[in-house]
Amino acid sequence: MTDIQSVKKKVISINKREYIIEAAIDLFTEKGLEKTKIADIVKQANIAQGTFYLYFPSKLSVMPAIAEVMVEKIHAELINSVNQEASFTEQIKQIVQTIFIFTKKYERIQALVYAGIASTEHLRNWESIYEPLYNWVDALLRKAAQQGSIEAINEESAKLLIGLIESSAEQAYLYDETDEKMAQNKQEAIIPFLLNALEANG
Amino acid sequence: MTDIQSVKKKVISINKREYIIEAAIDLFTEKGLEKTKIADIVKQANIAQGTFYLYFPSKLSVMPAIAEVMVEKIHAELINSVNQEASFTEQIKQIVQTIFIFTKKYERIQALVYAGIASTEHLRNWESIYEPLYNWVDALLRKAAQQGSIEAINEESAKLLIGLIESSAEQAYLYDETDEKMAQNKQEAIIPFLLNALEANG
Amino acid sequence: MTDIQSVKKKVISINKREYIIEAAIDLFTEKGLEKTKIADIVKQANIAQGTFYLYFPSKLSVMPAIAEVMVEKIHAELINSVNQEASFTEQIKQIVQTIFIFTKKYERIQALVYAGIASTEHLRNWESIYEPLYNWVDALLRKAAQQGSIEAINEESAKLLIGLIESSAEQAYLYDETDEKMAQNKQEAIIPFLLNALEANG
Amino acid sequence: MTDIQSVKKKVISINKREYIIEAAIDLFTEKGLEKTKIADIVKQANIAQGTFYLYFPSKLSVMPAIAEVMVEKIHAELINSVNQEASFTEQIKQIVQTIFIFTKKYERIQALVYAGIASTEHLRNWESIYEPLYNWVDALLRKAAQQGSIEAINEESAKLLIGLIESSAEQAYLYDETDEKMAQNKQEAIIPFLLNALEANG
DNA sequence: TATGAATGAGTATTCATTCAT
DNA sequence: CATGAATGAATACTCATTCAT
Repeated sequence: MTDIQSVKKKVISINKREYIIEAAIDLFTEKGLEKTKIADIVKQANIAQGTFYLYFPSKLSVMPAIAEVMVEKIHAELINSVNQEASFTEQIKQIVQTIFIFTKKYERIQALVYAGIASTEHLRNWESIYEPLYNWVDALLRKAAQQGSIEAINEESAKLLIGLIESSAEQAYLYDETDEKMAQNKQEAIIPFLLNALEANG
Repeated sequence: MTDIQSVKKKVISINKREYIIEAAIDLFTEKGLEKTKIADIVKQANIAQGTFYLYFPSKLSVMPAIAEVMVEKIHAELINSVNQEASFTEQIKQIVQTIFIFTKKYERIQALVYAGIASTEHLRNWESIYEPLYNWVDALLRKAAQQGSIEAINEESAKLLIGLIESSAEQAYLYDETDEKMAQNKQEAIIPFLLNALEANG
Repeated sequence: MTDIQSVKKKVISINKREYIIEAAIDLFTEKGLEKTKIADIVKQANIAQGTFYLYFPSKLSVMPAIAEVMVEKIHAELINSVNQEASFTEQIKQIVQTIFIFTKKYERIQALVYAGIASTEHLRNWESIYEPLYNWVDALLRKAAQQGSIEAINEESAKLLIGLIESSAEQAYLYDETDEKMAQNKQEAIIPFLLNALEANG
Repeated sequence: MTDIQSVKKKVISINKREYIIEAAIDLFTEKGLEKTKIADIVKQANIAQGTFYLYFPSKLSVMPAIAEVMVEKIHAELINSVNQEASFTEQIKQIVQTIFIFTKKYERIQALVYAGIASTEHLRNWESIYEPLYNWVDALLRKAAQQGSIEAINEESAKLLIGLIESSAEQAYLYDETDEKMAQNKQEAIIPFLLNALEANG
């Protein structure tokens, strides 16, 4: 086999893997974990039943890949939405808004990832998947601390911040009746709560 | 049928339902959702296979009932652990500790409830299940505000508080490698974060 | 127990039995034999699950009762529709029409009775159920033979006549696409076929 | 995949489907519809449990396929038993006898086909299944009419003829006590009835 | 008679996984 | 690498029947 063919094949394969992940995200979101069959996934991914097993050993083993993709997505959105030159308060607002929008868009996936985790012993490496996101927020906070915009920072701060916003967004979109005005209220309530928590200065 | 007989019957039925829920909590906790068979549940609940279906239409449909029970449990634990006479700071510590302990104890179930919820349309009334818990915290905060222990309170505060602590506890026990020292760190990190957020005084 | 009470009870019971039969006819017709559960029948009949077994030992054992009712119905319709004073040719027309209308009205029941028979060893006494109907037709034919309207009569003639008409009506309503004009054609085709078969004279 | 391979695969699949149908006919005949389990069918067909569902979605859905096969069988038997050179009267006798023998042989299946059909919406195309049989009889009648053996023919005649004989045979074997002498009587009664109906000439 | 909750044996059906092509 | 028909163990679920009230 020539190198070019080899490369082409590799490319094709990567696509298949991605198709599977995308299909799984769609279907898990739509029908839930339990009710999504491998048969559904391969159908949606437009591949053969057996091909699935060339990429993943089981249905749940797709979960870490999904988690990775989700974190990448939100990370990218944050990088894109948060203005590094803006004031810290402004940045927090942007983060909150971005996470709310994201949570709304991918509604159930978040909880589904929990589900996947709960159903398997597979992954405790969850935190390592979240790592880049935490690092990004951590850097943001450290910079703000250096500039005197906030006081108290430690290695948990970033995680608390993310956790707080996500949990509020989930309440807004997953469980409540979710009228948009209420979601807005929740967003607005978080900001001062967070700024206080971080002892932000004007 | 006499009234007494009628009452007795009703009682028996309620018991059966509760037996099922308790059995499901036990088994889901122990073996996970997937590996728990209806056969296991009815055996543990000491009822016939068919009887299960008189109370629940499927395995997943037990989830909302479990969620309710879980909230009742944590509510009870909080009432039991939080000293109404203690200082606000002390109370927050007690709340955090209680939630961490609870999350550790019911590790798996917690995430399974998410799973169950996420896998079904069963409940958007999740918030109504959480209601009593929120109300309890809300009352606590209002009292503290009246006494001048904290400043900023609104109707979201209780939810943010619970959400923050739960999300941190979940990170500690569901995703991380979970050595107990790290969990301790997380608990300690939350306290000042929270107290600041609420603008607690001294 | 007084006589009056006894009578009243008896009346009530007869009603229940009839409710069951009527419910079974409805449901068998609507959903088929296999898919109709005893639970469905008792629900439709507005009686308790256990009560069914006071009247019938099994689902299929309702079949003979249904058959009986159906034969009574068609018998009554024939008595009502056939003019004893009319010419024989006219009478045949009336019989054919009545059976077609009846088959249309009770569409699938006919075939369902077959089904019931096929699924059980219960009843070979089918013929005895049909007996009054056959006798009625037989008498009609004998009278016509006496009057010289037809020639050949034997003890099978009535059965052949009924069987022929029913089979044609079933073709019309059970299996074909069943436009009414075609059904009309079938009816018209039978008359001369039958009259010839019986060697009817003008 | 080469053409030959493709063909082979197709052949294998068709065989499996046919094995299922044959097994179902055998078992339904032997044990009845209710008592025949899918497990029995797959065992007899020598395939795996799951394979059944690749070809049929349920037990009842085999019925139309069985009906088709049954019509093919009776058609084949008629072609085989009726002497094209014999007199029309002789041919009618052969037809009657063949149908009686066939009905006796497949006693149960006959009614089961009704049952299957009646229990489902599967086929209104029953007539199209019967089509080849009707055509064959129709051709026979037309030839007889051309030769002057009978008078009245129209497009319903074949259906009436088949319906009449079948209904009589069913009476003989499905419902009556079925002693063979009585069955013989019924056969003999049909012949002149039919010949008259068709205005057969000596 | 009438009830209807409880039963649990019995079975249809599912679906992850394999493997010959 | 890719396929998808075939597999069959595993299980959810059904439903006729019972029986204490």
